[in-house]
Amino acid sequence: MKVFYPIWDDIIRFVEKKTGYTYHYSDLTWDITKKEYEGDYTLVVFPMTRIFKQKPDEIARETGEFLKAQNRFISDFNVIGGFLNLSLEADFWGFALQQILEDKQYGEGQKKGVKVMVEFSSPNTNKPLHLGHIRNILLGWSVAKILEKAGYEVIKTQIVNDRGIAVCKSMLAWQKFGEGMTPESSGIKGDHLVGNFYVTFDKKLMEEYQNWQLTPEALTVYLESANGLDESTFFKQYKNEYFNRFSELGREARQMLLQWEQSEADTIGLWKKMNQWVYEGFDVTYRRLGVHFDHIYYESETFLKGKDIVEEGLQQGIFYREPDGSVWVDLSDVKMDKKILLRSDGTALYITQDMGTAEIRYHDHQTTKMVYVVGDEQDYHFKVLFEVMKRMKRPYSSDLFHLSYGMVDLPTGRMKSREGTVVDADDLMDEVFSVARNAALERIGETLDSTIIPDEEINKIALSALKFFILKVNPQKRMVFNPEESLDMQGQTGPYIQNAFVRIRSIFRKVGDVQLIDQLTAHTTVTEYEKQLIGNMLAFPGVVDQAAKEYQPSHIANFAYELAKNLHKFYAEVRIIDEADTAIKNFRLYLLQKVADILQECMNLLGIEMVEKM
RNA sequence: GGUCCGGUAGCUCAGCUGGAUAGAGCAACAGCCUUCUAAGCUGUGGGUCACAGGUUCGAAUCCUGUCCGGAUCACCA
Repeated sequence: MKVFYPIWDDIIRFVEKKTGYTYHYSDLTWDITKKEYEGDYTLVVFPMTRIFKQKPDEIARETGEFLKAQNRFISDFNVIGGFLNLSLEADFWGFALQQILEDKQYGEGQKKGVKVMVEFSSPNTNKPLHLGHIRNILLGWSVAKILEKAGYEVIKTQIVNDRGIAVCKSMLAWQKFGEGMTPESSGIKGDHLVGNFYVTFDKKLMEEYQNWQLTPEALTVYLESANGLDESTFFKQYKNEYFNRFSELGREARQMLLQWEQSEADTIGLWKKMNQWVYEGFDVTYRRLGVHFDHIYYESETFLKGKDIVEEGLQQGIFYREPDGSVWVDLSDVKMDKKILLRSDGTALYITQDMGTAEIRYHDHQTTKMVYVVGDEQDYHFKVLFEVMKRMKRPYSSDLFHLSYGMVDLPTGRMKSREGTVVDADDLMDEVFSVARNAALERIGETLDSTIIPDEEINKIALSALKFFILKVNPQKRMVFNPEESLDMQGQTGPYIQNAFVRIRSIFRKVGDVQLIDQLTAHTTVTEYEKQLIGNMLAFPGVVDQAAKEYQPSHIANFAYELAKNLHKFYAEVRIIDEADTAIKNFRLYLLQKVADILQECMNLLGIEMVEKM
């Protein structure tokens, strides 16, 4: 808001002169004047009453008089209650626009000289990506972009959970029932194929379990430990226990995990083969979403590293060992519990691994700042992790942030894999595409073919609807995703913003390039619509800054919508190409040019591409 | 039960470092395309900001309590 500094400086000067207090910019409360009142910007003087020891309207009047006399941009003022409404000189808007145009890096933050690592997506290799991952991925990507814009150097990463019992289940099911099936032979995308075998495993396990329930062994177990529960309830709860104690499939899966940990060649071979299928599948999904990563970490490579830190913490007396050999940290002095960090058999846990991963990342990239995009069900986990790293006095421990986000619900409630209500990422993108294509058909008529709007462009429109719908919501909140209603292309949506951009581009296709004139301030009959747009653009750097500080893409999304809305209003009411007055026409063209730039930049920060036509 | 998060229009959401009469979109209804792309614009109706106290000149916003929804409190991840 560089252009306002002269005005603020004068206010600060006035405060000092009247009261002797030294004010700072941040002490001033000000806002855009509400439509109902006369003026452009409003200073709220209530906070100043304490040091002025005068009535609010007196302070406002005196400040107004001072500004009007001293500052060349203040043309007039009025006072209502404790609000000082300032009207700006007509040439202020040209001046402001000029400032914005001349700043080639407008909206960009000062280089911070700090590297930040943003972790997002972080899938398991036994299932394809779903709607929940999409929220995660979009948030992560966007936050990374925003942080870059704000002046950080960003490294985008994911940690892939490529090991463990779940992965072995898919492998085992493929081995037993797959009959050598591959993505090529079946025509099924690799991640889906592996996911199918995960489901197969569970199905076979259930069959086995149900048969077992009829055996005398099951009856004995039931009689011994049912505690008065009826049979069906008991066996529902007993499934896990059954898997660990009686199941043949369970035994085989654990056996496979053991072989994997012992690096048994055949098992490793199968594991590599199937994981490769999954990665190829993920790549397709990521590419379609328009995201990529700078460095991918695999749990199979990092899960043991945390043990060293545990050992170090033990030696320093920060952790303690129980008689059974397990290692704990006591966080009760900061209102958390005792937390186990290492199993009694010495094997690593989730948190052990996360400690190790953080350490490895720091050594790889010297990032002193890390952002973890992970669902809010893990809030406690990260509180503990961050506290532990702090006690270990890690150089990066003061700047760890868990970007926690709420679940994505369906209108029918939570997505449940057992009930088959999980919305698959690839299916969802197919669906948005067809909605966007139908909308385009309806709009343009039956003549639509790929020469008018290529599928690639339709896809950009489709993705913009999906991405904007998800990113406009505050991450902290759970959100409801209605597959039909959420794919709207009208109103507060991505395509609405693309459309604003398209309209500007269309104008420039007609007028060609504009030659820069340096008399923007000569245009003094600026309309309300133009003031709105310039006012929006003046706020842009602050919005980027806030979005970066709060890790909230929703601020960018809402800002972009406001700007697009004001553009549409402007477009409906004001002529551009056939404006006779060249100064006015040029002014409007410059304005539009910059609006288009900023709209595009905002969408870029959200991971959304613009289209030229729609 | 302890801790954390959420509760704003019929629906989906802004606004939350306290500021004027709480905003958008969708849905409903009524207008606007011989003029730069109508995926647009204009208008109408729609609210005890979950509830009750408190702090303040001023509270959707801050504090306390209650209710509702969710998460978490595993030698799971």
